Amino acid sequence: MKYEVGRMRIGELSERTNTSRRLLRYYEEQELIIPARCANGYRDYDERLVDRVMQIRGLLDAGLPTRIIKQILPCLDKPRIIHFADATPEMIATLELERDRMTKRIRCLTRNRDALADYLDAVRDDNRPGSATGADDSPA
DNA sequence: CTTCTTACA
DNA sequence: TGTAAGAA
Repeated sequence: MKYEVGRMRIGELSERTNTSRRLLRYYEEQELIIPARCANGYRDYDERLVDRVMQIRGLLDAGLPTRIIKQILPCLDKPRIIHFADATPEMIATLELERDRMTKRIRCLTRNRDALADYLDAVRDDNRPGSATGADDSPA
């Protein structure tokens, strides 16, 4: 069967989003994405899902659970105007919690990054040519 | 060769 | 998340 422009099978979406097919099917199972189906049963993805998947990965990487992402995903593509209308107090509360968790992760990451940076600096000084260790990888 | 589902590590 | 297996 033919594929019209802007539509693709799981293989292409996988390549274009650097996401395994397994994960794409998993996201679907979690209702994060809802691809159409072709007559042969193959998933038929819309071009726009490329960005969608990137968004999902970003949120997931930020530490948000899929269940929360499912709730706020529809807000990501709809016009902002309606956002204030369907913003339930519960959702706002959970999002604030997620925001705080993100802040905490950031602090943690910052610490570890700085620790690595310091270590790297120390290694450079200790491994600098002329330190008579004779263990550098300088090009011959 | 590609995708699909289900199930297990 | 990855991978295996069997069917389409």
